[in-house]
Amino acid sequence: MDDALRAVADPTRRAIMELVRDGERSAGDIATRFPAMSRPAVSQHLRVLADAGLVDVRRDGNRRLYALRPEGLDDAAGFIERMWSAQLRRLKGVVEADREADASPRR
Amino acid sequence: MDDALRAVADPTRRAIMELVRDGERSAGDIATRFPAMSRPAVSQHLRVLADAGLVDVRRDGNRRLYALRPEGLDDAAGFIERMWSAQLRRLKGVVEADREADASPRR
DNA sequence: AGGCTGTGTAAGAAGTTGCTTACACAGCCT
DNA sequence: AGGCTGTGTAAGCAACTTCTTACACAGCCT
Repeated sequence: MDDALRAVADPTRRAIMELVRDGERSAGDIATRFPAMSRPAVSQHLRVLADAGLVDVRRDGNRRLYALRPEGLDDAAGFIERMWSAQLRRLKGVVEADREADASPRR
Repeated sequence: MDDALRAVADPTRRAIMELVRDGERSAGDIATRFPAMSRPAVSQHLRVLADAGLVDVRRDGNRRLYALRPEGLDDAAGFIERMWSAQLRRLKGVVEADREADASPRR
């Protein structure tokens, strides 16, 4: 989880993920979408994403094709869900207390 | 989103979030759970979390009580969901193509 | 008032990240 | 074979993080 969350913390990397979200893209193609940044910088981001398991890489002759690998986000999603779960439990408790309050004191 | 994701990228901060997940805790109480780290370090993490909107702070006399604020994770959750959505669309396409393949060529 | 308790802030050191330029090198094409 | 194309890696630098210690200061208690 740690690697994935650290990887996703960077806005450029998130942008790359959005780019390869709906299909493979070559490294060069991706790099051209970041005209403000050098190509090696993008390449390094791609490596971080691959190491974190957030993208898949495939060699195709000369090129390397990257594609999103959303399962890499599972642990992160689990964390977020865990954070919500307690809140929901509490909310549920409030609702039930409220229901009781509605039901009983009416005498 | 950026602040929240950056904040969550740190394992100590995630641990703090888990700590305050099911109820308020004072800064000092939280700090004692990290014996390997100085109290100011924890205080700084708490500030990052508060700035990112991931925890609520409330003063109670001397102390400050922190509680989880899971809505702070909404944008992050949205991002993860967005990453999955394309994959699911694709999967859906596959399933439908498969169903057609099952239905038609049978003559 | 004066001292303790609880907590944040300041300053600075050490490590990490994110970039850049320069280089390496595999694969395609003629 | 030789050159172009596509891409990763190395080295180094500036900026940012994450600690630590030292300090500040409000609120409680006697």
